[in-house]
Formats: sequence, structure tokens, C-alpha cells
Amino acid sequence: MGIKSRKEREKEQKRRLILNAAKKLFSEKGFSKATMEEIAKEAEFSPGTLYLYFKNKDELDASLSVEILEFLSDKLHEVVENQELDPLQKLYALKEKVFEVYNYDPDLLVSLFHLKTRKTFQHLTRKLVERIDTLSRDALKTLAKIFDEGINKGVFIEKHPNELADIFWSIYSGVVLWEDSKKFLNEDKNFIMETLETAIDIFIKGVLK
Amino acid sequence: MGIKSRKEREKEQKRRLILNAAKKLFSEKGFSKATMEEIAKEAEFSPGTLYLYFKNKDELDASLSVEILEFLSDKLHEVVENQELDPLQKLYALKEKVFEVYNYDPDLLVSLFHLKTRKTFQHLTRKLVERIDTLSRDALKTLAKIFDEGINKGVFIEKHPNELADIFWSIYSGVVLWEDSKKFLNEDKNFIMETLETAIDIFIKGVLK
Amino acid sequence: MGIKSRKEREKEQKRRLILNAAKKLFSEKGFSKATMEEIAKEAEFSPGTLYLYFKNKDELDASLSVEILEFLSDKLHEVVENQELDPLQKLYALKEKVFEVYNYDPDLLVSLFHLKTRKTFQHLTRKLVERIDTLSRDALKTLAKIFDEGINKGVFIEKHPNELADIFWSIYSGVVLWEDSKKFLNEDKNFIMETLETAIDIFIKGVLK
Amino acid sequence: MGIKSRKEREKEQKRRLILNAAKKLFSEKGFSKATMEEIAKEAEFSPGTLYLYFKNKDELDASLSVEILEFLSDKLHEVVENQELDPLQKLYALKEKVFEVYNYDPDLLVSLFHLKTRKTFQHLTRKLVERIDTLSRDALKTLAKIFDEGINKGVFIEKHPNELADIFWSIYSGVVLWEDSKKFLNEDKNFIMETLETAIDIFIKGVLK
DNA sequence: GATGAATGAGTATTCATTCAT
DNA sequence: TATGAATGAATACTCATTCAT
Repeated sequence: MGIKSRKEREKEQKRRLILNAAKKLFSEKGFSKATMEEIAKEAEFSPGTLYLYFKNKDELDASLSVEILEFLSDKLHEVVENQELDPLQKLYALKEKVFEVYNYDPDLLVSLFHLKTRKTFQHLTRKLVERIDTLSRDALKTLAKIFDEGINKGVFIEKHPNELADIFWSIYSGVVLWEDSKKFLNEDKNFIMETLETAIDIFIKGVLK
Repeated sequence: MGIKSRKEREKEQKRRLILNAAKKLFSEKGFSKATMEEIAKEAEFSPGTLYLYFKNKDELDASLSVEILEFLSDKLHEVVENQELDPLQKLYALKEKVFEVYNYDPDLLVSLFHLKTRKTFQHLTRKLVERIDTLSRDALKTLAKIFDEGINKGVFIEKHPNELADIFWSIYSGVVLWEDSKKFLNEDKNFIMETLETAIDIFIKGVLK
Repeated sequence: MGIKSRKEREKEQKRRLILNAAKKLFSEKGFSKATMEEIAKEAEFSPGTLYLYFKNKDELDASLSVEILEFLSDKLHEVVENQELDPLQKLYALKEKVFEVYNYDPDLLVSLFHLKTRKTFQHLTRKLVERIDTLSRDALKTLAKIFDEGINKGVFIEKHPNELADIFWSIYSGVVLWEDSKKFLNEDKNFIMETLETAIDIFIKGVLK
Repeated sequence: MGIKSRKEREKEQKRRLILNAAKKLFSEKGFSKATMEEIAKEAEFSPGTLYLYFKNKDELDASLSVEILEFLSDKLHEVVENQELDPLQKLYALKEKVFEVYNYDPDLLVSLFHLKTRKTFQHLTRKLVERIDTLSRDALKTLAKIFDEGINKGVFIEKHPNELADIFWSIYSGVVLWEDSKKFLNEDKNFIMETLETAIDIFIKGVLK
């Protein structure tokens, strides 16, 4: 960490331009229907350039997920490592972080889910698969720490912390994906924030002893 | 309704064979990566035959969702219309139905979700779009009735019944999709039932006044 | 051997149409510069159809070589198994067969050489690689038999029969490839037959004791 | 001719580095499958630099052939112009030269053959095409001189000297290419020298009156 | 109805070549 | 000179869909 050359910074910026273009098109049209040519055009590069930064389409998609997981991971750590909060407060702080993630980019979760529902890691470099794996586990472990602390202090119901962490995450992603999907059945949209808030409140009430 | 000729029954059976093959492959590999040829082979038909029963790939996929929604709708009605249960009992009965659906076919939900995240209904017949829309709304309305009753009787917290119905459904699908996706990160699997049970219990505790 | 259905015969005919188109274009423009689309057009099929008969471009090329090797193999066996000929007569009969092969299709050898100079069998099915290997070895073994017999009978110089077979084959392919290549330096062409005849005569004189 | 500035010498050295890299990769993978980037990496230059020394890929390839032809031409002249040798001795001296060429660089011939089988000179500068043409004809003419002398002195069989020169050359290249190609069918390798020696001995015996 | 061979538009990917630095 | 990032035309290959049998 520390000083990066201008070249490196420029390279990273271009990488991000591509990732942003891909995120936009993947969440607009889905992974399969978004073409590399469109993504290139959106990022204002030629198709060939995409392949200087990403091995192939799958790798571009997966790199997107890594970005998101890294962002989530950071937010989770901020909460867990805040010494001034008790477990319940951490749960509420978590809710705020969840909103923050959603506000930062409402499509993040949808993009992430594309990876998770894709059944094959065949075309990805081993390195990338390992990074995704590590980040995923780390995020859940961090989440589980909060529940562990709460259970130990007798504040939360006695359940395995991992299971609670899974449920918290399921609710988060379930709500976002569900509400997001309703757009296409012509429902009013943008209830996501409200529904999410209610859902997490109900969850918090449910896990209290 | 009423008497169907043998021909009609045979036709329906074949339709179902195709739908089952499609369900299997769509949930295994996703809509885009499953090919019509594979589906045909799985159903023991030739590719051309699929087009005698379904206008195109999108329509096959959507018809699948109709099937699932009809199944879910039936289960929901059974619960809601059972006069002998109070709202809380209905919630627990609902949990049992959810398990029933999952046991009947663990892939149902994954397949349904494919529809919901598809971004275009362009290739579907109007009739089919309307049927999906009606079934979706009906299912949620039915679910909302339980919460409405519970709120009116002062058993559940005061929230909009639709919102609670959405959350219930989000949790259900969120858990299944999340746990399902973990398989690919080499986690132990088949925790779905347990996690689902805990999640719904927490939810029920959370919605009680 | 045996009865083939009309379907099978038709399929084989179409396969041959494609092989002929490929042979023509590969020897005209070389493997890399001949496109699948051109080959399809030449064979009066659509590009997709080529892939119903051959897994990929490499496999199409290799199948071409198999054809040639099978033809050569047949001719060689005819000579070797002719009981009425002594070794020297067989060598002259071989010369005739070589002309026959060349007359049957002057491009055969050039096409075959494309395979031999290609460095990777990676994209070929194992089955095809094995077939090529078997045919190649068999052809050489058959050729070696003639020399073995000649050496045993004291007619030919004492050298390893395999080595003589290799040299015979080298001369054959060397002459054809060399004379063929001269066309592109604007030399008069079609000396191949004459040069080949002289070369083999010199060889035969050289191997006699 | 004469004194070259340091600059010029340096330039020539770099040119040679590129040619060597190209020779290696062209004979390993063939012209089409060897990429300019690989060649650049092998030569420890950047891709752009290659274009400072060669107009394009075809020109690089053709320049390679010129190098080889010049080398071969030198060796041939050494033999032909040696006044102390009679025709038969020249033939044997030629055999030694052939080994010398092969030992100097076993890939030379394979690379040369790439040029000869290339179907288009379109992308080459006229100057280069003419140089290749001149060198090729000169080499053969030189070779033919030996046979001419041998025929005139009544030592060799009565055939057109050009034809004998062609056959000599065919045998040389045929053996090398053939033995080289066998590596890929998993045969033991490095028999080339032995086979070549036997082949030329048989040839010499065959051309003697 | 059922077949499955044939189609051909659509797309990911490669790579010779250029050019701003 | 030398670089190497960027280009974009070229092309192998796929797969939903059709239609003659």
C-alpha cells in the first residue's frame, strides 16, 4: 500500500470505467443479453481493450462481484470493530450500513446475485475464484461476530451465529431482489428502502431474547 | 372444464414432460445457458417438438412460472381459507406449506426467480403476461389477508399487510436462493430447511405484538 | 461392410461435400486463411451445418488427413499383398500406386502435410488422433514389409526396412511439396510427375544391391 | 560495403535478434499461429519495435527466408567452386554441407518451407520478392552445375541437371520435414541425421552411371 | 403430430497494426 | 528510437427457430 505510479492509477481508473459500464449493462439487461461490444461502447473503449483488462466476459462479471464484496466487507468491519456499540446497537448500525450500500449503488446486490446464481466458475482464473471465496466467507464471519457477541451477552436468542448471519443476509438480499423484480410487473417501485427497514426491524425484534 | 378427450390428456402430459425438463435445466444452469436442444433431450423429444407446445424459449420459461405460481397459489388458499385457524396458527401453517412446496420440488423457487429477474416480457403472448400478473398479485393478496386479519385482531404489529406479505415472501425466497447459492462456494448444503425454519420463526416472533 | 440406410449414405455424401470443399480451400489458401464461411459456401451449406459434421475447424482438417491416409493405406496393401510380385517388382508397382494417388488428387499430399506440420492436436477428439496415429504407423509398416522382404532375399542393400520406408516416403512427399511450391515462384509447373518418376527410379537403383 | 557505423551494426544486430525469435516461433508453431507479440517477447522487444525493422508480419517471414537462402547459397558455392574436387567428390562434399546447415540450425529448413508453401506474396515489397526469386534460382543453378559436370564427364546418369538438382533438394527437405513431423506422433526423434545420410547415399548410388 | 437436419444471425475473442508519449 | 496501450476488423462457433419429410 502507499504510493502508486501515475500509470498504475490510470490503469485502475480505466478498469473501473469498464466495470461501471459492465455493471450498468449487466443489471439492465442481464449477463447474457449484454454484449461485450455494448459494454465497450458504454465505457468508450474498443472491444479489444476490454480483453486487456479482463480475461473474458465471465471474468469481467466476477470482478464486478469482487468489487461489491470488498465494499460490503469494509462496511461490515467498520461496524463490528466499533468498540463503543453493544450488540443491539451494532445491529442497528448494520441496518444503516445496509442502507448506505444500497444508496451507494442500488444495483450492487443484483449484480452480486448474478454471480451467485451462475453455476460455473470454469472460465475464471483460480485467483479470482479464491478471492471471491475468501471475501464471501470473511463477510459472513464478520457478520457472525456480532451475533456471537449478542448471544454471549444474553441479548440475542440462542442460535448458531452463522445461521443468524445467513438469515440477516438472506433478508437483505431477498428484499432487494424481490422488490427489484416487482418493477417488471408494473408495481410502484422504490419501496425497497421502506420494506428493507421494516424487514430488518422485524428481524431485530425476532432475535432479541 | 370437465371431460377431456384422451388426446387432450396426452397433450397435457407431454407439455408437462417438457416443463419438467425445462425446470430442471433452468434451475441447474440458468435460463440463458440451458439450450432448447438439451431440454428436448431431457424430455426425450426432438427440438422441433418443443415448438409445438410452446411458442418460443421465453414462453416455455414463462409457462413454467405459471405452473409454479398456480401451485403456490393453491397452497396459500388452503391456509387462508381454513376457518379453524387464528392468524398466528395460520402463520405457522404457512410455514408448513412453505416446507411442503420446498419438499415437492426444491427448484421451484429458483425457477420462479428466473422469471422475476428477466428484464423483458417482449416475446411473451399478452395472455401469458396477464396470467402471470394475476397469479402474482393474487398470491400476495392472499398472503396479505392473513396479516390483515392478524393486525385487525391486534395480534400482529401495525404494518401494512402487503408489506408484511412482501417481507414474508422475501425471506422465503431470500433464504432458498442464498442457501442454494452457497453450494457453489463449497459450503455444506441442505441447511436450507433448517435455516428456513429459523428464519420464519424469527419473523413470526418479530411480527407479534 | 454391409447395408447402410439411405440416411447414412446421404450423411456420408454431405460429409464428403464438406471435405472436398475444405480440401480445395485449404490447399489453395492454406489452413489459416481459409475461413469456415468460405468452406461452407463452397460446399453449398450454411456455416452452422459444418459443425454438425465436424466438431471444429481443426477436426475438419484432420478428418481430411484421415481420408488421405486411408486411401494411401489401401493402395499400399494392394501392392504388398500381391503374391505374384518379387520385391523389386513391388517397388515398381509402388511407383505406379504413387502416381495413382497423385492422379486421383494432386492436392492430397499437400493437405496431409498441413496436419503433419501443425504442432497441436489439442482441439482434436482423442478418437481422431488415435485413428491418424494408427493409419500412419500402419502405412509405414506396410511399406517396410516390402523392404524387409527385399533385404531378406538379398536383393536390396542391408539397411533397416523402416529407414528405407521413411526415405521412400520422404522422397515422395518431398518431391510433391517441392515441385508444388515452385509454382509460386512462377516456374513452369506440372513437372511433378516426371520429377517423381526420376526420383523414384534413382531411389530404386540406389537400394539395389 | 566496407565500414559500417556503430549505429548500423547495432541496427543489424537487433534485426537479427528479431529474425531469430521469428525463426524459432515460426518453426515451432507455424506462421499463422505465432503472434507478433510472442515474437516480440522472445526477442525482448515491444510489439511496436518489430515494425521499425520489418514492414509487416509477412515481410518478417520473407526476410527470414532470404537469410536462409543466403546461407544455403554460400555453402553451395563453396562446394561448386572448389576446383580440386571431381563431381562425385562434390556430391559427397555437398552431403557434408547439408549436415553443416542442419547442425547450424535444425529449424532453417522448416522455416524456409513456410515461405514456399505460402500462397501469396501480396504483402511483400517487390524488392524482397525479387531477392527471394533470384536467390532460389541461383541456389538451384549452382546445384545443377555439379550435376551438369558429372553428366558431361560421364560419371552420372544422363538426366537434366536441373531435374537432378530438384530431386537432391527434395530429398533433403523431404527427409527433414518428414522426420521432424514424426515427433508429433510420438516417435523417437533425432534420427534425422542418420536418415538424411542414408537417403543421400542412396541418391548418390542412384545417380552414378 | 413428430422429427431432426439445416439455417444464419448473433457474439465472444484474437491479433496485426498504429501512434501518442 | 522504443514503447505498449489501444484499436477494430476478422472469424470461429453457437443455438433458437424453421420446415420438408
